[in-house]
Amino acid sequence: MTDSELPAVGQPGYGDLLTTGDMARLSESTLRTVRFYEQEGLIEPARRSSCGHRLFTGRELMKLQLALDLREAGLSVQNIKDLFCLKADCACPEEASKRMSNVLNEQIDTMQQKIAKLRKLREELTAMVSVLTECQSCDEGNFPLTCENCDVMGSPQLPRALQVLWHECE
Amino acid sequence: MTDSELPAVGQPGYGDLLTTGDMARLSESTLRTVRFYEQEGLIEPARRSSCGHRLFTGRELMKLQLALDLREAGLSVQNIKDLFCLKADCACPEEASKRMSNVLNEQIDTMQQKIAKLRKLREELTAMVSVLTECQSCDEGNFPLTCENCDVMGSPQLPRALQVLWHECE
DNA sequence: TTGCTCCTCACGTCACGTGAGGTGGC
DNA sequence: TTGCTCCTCACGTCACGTGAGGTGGC
Repeated sequence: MTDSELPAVGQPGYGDLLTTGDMARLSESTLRTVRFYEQEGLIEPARRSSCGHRLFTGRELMKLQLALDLREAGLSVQNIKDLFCLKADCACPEEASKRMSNVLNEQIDTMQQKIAKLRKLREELTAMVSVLTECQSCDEGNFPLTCENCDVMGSPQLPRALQVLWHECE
Repeated sequence: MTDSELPAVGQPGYGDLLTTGDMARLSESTLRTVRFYEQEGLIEPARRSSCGHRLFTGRELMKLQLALDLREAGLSVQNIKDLFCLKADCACPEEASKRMSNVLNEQIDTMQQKIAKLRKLREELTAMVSVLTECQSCDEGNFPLTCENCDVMGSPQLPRALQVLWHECE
C-alpha cells in the first residue's frame, strides 16, 4: 500500500473508518456532541478499535451532518430520532413514503416561516443601521446634539429596533 | 370615563399598564418567560399593583418582543442585554452609534448565513419530497418492489436527506 | 519521557417548563 | 364558595460545555 492509496481521513490503519475526532472536525461540531448523538442513538460506531476508540463509517458522518443541520433548523434530538426511525417504524414502504412526505412538508412549512421571520428582522436591523449611518454624517451638523428636534429621530415610524435600542434612557 | 375610553388591554383600572399575562399574550410567550426576562434585567415593570402584580408599560412590551425575536434569531439573553445597554454604556452618542452599527452589521451577517443554511436545507427536503411523490406514482408500477433496479432511487446524486432517511436499513 | 488523541464519569450551564402552595378581586 | 389571574419558591429538562483523571501509540 503506497502513500497515495492511504485513506484521506481516519489515517492510522482504520481503513475508511472515522474516529470521533474525524467526525467532529468533518461535521464542524465537537467530541462531546458526537458522543452525545451516539448516546441518543442518532449515530452508531461500526466498531471500537483495540484501545476502545469509536470508529464510524462515512454513512454515519452523513447522518451526523444531517442531524446537525436539522438541529440548527429547530428540530429537537427526539424529532430527528423519529425521522431517522420513521421508515423502519412503518409497516410497508407505501405508508413510510406517505408519512415521510407529510412530516417533511410540515418541516418545510415551519422552516419557511422561520426564514420569513429572520428576513424581516434582518431588514429591521438593516433599516436601523441605515438611519444610524445617515445621522452619523448629519447634513445639519446637529448629531448628536439636537436630535430631539430632528424629523428623522423624531419620526414615530422608525424601525422598532431603533426605538428600543436608541432611545433616551432611564 | 365611558367604555369607549377604557384601555384596550390591561383592563381593570391599571390605565395603560400591562400585567404579566398581557405581556405573555401580546408577545406570544409565557408567564415564565416574562418573569425570566425581568429577572435577567431585559425588561422592568413600571410598578407593582397593590397585590403585588407586575405592571409594565407598552414600551417594555416592545422591548420584550424585540428580545424574543433576537432570541429566535440565535442571540443569547446576555447578547441581548449587552445590546440593550450598549448606548448607555458608551461615553458619547458618536461612539454608541459606531459600536451599535458594528454590532448590528455582524448580526445581520450571521442572520444572512442562517437564512442561507435554512434555504439550502429546505430545498434539500423539498427535493426529497419530490422524489418520494414521483415514486409513489411510479410509471413502471414497481414501487416499492423493485426500487433497487430503478435509476431514480439508485442514483448517487440523490439529496443527502433522502440517502439518510430512505435507505435500506440495518 | 513528552505530546497527542482518545476514553469515561460527572458536575455545570442556559433558557426556560412545570408543578406546589398561596393571594386577591368578581 | 368558586373561578380566574397573579405570586414565589424550587426542582426538572434539553443539548450540550467543561474539567478531572486515565489510556495507548509515536
